[in-house]
Amino acid sequence: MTPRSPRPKDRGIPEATVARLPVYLRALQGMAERGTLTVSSEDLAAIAGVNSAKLRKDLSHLGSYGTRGVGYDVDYLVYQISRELGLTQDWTVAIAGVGNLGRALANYGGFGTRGFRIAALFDADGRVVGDEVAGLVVRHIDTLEDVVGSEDVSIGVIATPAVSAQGVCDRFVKAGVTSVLNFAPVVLSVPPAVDVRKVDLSIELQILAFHEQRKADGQAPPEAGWIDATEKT
Amino acid sequence: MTPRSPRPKDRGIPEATVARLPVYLRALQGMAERGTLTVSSEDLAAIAGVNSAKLRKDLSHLGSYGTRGVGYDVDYLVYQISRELGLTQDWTVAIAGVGNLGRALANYGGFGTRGFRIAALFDADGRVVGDEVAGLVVRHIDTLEDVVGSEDVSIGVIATPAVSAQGVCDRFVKAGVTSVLNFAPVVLSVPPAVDVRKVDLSIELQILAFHEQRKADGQAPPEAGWIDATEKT
DNA sequence: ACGCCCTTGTGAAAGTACGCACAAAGTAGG
DNA sequence: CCTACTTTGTGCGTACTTTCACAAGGGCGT
Repeated sequence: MTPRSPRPKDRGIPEATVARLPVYLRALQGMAERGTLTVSSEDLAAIAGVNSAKLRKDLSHLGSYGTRGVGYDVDYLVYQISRELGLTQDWTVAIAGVGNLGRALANYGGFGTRGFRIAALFDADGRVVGDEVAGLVVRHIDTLEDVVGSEDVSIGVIATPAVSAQGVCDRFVKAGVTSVLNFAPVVLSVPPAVDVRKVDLSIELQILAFHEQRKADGQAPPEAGWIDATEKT
Repeated sequence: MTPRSPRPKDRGIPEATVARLPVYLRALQGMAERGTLTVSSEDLAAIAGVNSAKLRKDLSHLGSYGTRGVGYDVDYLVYQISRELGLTQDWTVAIAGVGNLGRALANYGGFGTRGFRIAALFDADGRVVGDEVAGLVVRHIDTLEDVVGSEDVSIGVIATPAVSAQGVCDRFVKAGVTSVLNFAPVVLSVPPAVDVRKVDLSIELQILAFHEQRKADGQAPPEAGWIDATEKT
């Protein structure tokens, strides 16, 4: 029995699957723009750079949206994935730290093909406060609590130097932010109810260096062929 | 028996471990600077935000560098991890695309606490070519092959618009680059001998949105406590 | 209507990763 | 030297992930 939740839906999409849905979504949106109506798991998997069985299993977690013998309806699948990812509603984002990186993020057009609205930019440096970046006036970090509260920000992006990151994070969390995207090279501590994702340039480089060294050591002759980058993430 | 490779070492470090080593390394370097001589797996794990058993198992893949009853020698461990990650030698990096992001990357000081040297910046836009960014003169993308060859670049960073990414990647690869760090929102195709890692802002945001929606739906009361962010990567 | 062919959805197997719990090994104090 | 205490290194059970392989389902031509 174990009556678990109000909804009958299982609601147990594996994390690994969630991480791939955005990739599928992007591929599908590209196809939709080019006027493609349906796509097979084989073709979509090739574009997304994954195994087709994995793709089918991933999609099966959302429901049975394919048609045997035909494939998947592109538009319908775009809608279903968007809905599952929560992109049918808008999320409000605030960015703390308007250095080179913060600027790059603010100007990142579309910001994930809609679904995300940048509500505010914060910085602690008085020389930057008041500047206009990406159509927004940079505010002082001390106004963070006010703005996050009034704008109902749910996602905080941390693009500050490492030393300030935890402090800014704490303020975000206290102000009500429940998801944090961290670009600073530090491990953040947050309450369990808050999600943190980390993007760290130097970690990525170091992982590449590891494999690079491997290749240099006992240079195993690479098997021939040219495969889709199964970008190890 | 199975005499496999020249070196007796097993040389089979799990990918998940490799991805965490840089985190440990950073924590250890911080401790070293602060003068800490030894550290227990418990303490280091807390700082790195992981389970201590996992930390010990990770480190055990490099060898037995701890002392029971005492812990790990900080300096020694820094050295061992650095060596394993291939940071005892310098890797040469080239960045393609000098927009906001490329600039941010070029100026990212230390570039992973040494070990990486930026040899060149490339851009296709004539208005940017010739500018000085982070102490380097931006070169035209058409000189990519020459520079990559003469400077012996092994890691290529792609910070171009999505449409140019695959083309630039192909040129990098043809010129001899064997690792690629891709910031463009596309899946790159490369030969099997080339490693690709992807950093994708909108994917990260979409994953956060998914969890955000979860929380909003059936708002499961979060259990109390304040834990270290086990930053899901 | 029928049967062929194509593609999905999924059971089961294989491969990874995680974390507990404890024996082994070392330190320190008497 | 012996005992008490600390911390590593790892065996083992569990959970998650990936991949294979194929039965079931659905369209399309005749």
